[in-house]
Amino acid sequence: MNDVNSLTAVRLEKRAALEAAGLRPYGGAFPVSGDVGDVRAAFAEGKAVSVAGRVTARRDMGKSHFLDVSDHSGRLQVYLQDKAIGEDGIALYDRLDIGDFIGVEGECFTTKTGEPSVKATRFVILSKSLHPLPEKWHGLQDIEARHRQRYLDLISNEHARDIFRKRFAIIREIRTFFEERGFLEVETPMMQAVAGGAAATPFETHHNALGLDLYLRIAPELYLKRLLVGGFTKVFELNRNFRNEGVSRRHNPEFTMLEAYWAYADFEMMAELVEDLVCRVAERVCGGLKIEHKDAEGNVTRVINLQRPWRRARYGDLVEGAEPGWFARDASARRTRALELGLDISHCVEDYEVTQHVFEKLVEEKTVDPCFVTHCPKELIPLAKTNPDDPNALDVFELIMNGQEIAPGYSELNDPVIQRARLTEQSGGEQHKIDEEFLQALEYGMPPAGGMGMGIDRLVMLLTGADSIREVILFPHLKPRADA
RNA sequence: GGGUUGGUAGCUCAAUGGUAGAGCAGCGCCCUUUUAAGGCGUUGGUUGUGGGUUCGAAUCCCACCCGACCCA
Repeated sequence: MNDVNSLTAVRLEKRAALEAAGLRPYGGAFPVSGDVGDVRAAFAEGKAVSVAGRVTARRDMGKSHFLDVSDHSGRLQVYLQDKAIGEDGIALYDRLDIGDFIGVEGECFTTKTGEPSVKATRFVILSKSLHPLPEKWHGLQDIEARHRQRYLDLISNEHARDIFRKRFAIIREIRTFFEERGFLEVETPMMQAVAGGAAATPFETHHNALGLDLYLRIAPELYLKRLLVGGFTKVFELNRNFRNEGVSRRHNPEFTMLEAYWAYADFEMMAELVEDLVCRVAERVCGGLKIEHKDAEGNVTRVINLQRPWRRARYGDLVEGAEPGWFARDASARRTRALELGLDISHCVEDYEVTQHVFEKLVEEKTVDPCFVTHCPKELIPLAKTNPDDPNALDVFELIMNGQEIAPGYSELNDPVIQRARLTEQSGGEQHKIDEEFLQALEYGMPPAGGMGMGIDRLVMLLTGADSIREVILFPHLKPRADA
């Protein structure tokens, strides 16, 4: 312990005093009637209960004492009377601090102010806290501390608890949804010899015994398709991907991705599936299809309407709608116009990249309600089928909403000859970036299939109104502190 | 990576070049139904780190560390 200040020193002394008095400061098993919220919900005057939790407030009135005992599920008041808890109880109470875990046995009663309480007949300490908790009224405000010490955030900020409860409820609903439709949840390698399935910089690692460089996966796609080759018809994977890129409000190096593949389906069936999925999750977890985002003062800043049917629009029409005459210009006129619009296209080399920039800034970022964008340019996506009627377009959708890309879906490319040509083109001559074993699998024959992916962190942001990905990841990546 | 901005007591925040403060928490005392309980008293600081300017720096300048926002 490198930050023994006077507050910690006082608590260490109390810890030692409890031990000296034979009161084990770190306790043992303590059977409870339920979590604090359960006990509160099942409150009945005079009922005997047993409850445990962290002391989050204390109010002394001479020889009677009120404690708030809390856990994730809520808060319950405990009433201690010196004459009822005995000498051991008084000795313990004198050395009790806010932050300690205690266990209480007693009976339910209501105070004259109407507060449901437990009048203790016995109380014990279960864990001595050596640090003071964040301030009781304002909670923990410092964003850096909230992320580095998430446990303190969870103790003191109900809003943080609520976001993570929703996050894991959303994930549970997604699993239920797919299982009900006959999809098999599978696990495929996180460490891959070739990091395929997306265009992103991977993390590198090394297997000592095999003398083999490996990459953390940037996507599970190429392995899930091998499973379609192997005869599975509906599979999904819901787990972590890793991308060695910058961190931002929307990016964390590790993030949670859903991918699902459905044999004999196509991108339009996948779009229906995504609509079903998101609406179901919203109804079950958020209580409806209108999602309100609020600022710190509680004012509604944005409403996302998930009412079906969701809009479907062609990529080209959306660009043209945002910037009329766009496609009538030639490539150099498009660059000029993009600059006039105030867009920074200095990193855009190809013409389609300039158009994509216009799409992102003028369409995607302004789209709040869900919209399936179809007929996307083929340069953007090497793993999807081209449209049989329009060789320049792909049978894909990009679902955009809340100003972000949330989920792509494809009619998966299953022609091994075309797939090899596309991947070769995309690799820019770097042959080692091509997953030959995936191509070999395709050559055995993969059924036509629809596929989809969804960034779960972004979905959770959308459904909870969080404005940063760090608010929906329990332990987001931060640089280590030298003095920590 | 660039621009803007922030880091002060355990926590929440003041202090714009002139003695570093308040509330909560803590410590001591009073109080047997309180709700941010109350009353009286009181402790607590390497102002992110390191340099510089100045009679004097939390405050101005430079570098670095760690965040936040915007851009890439």
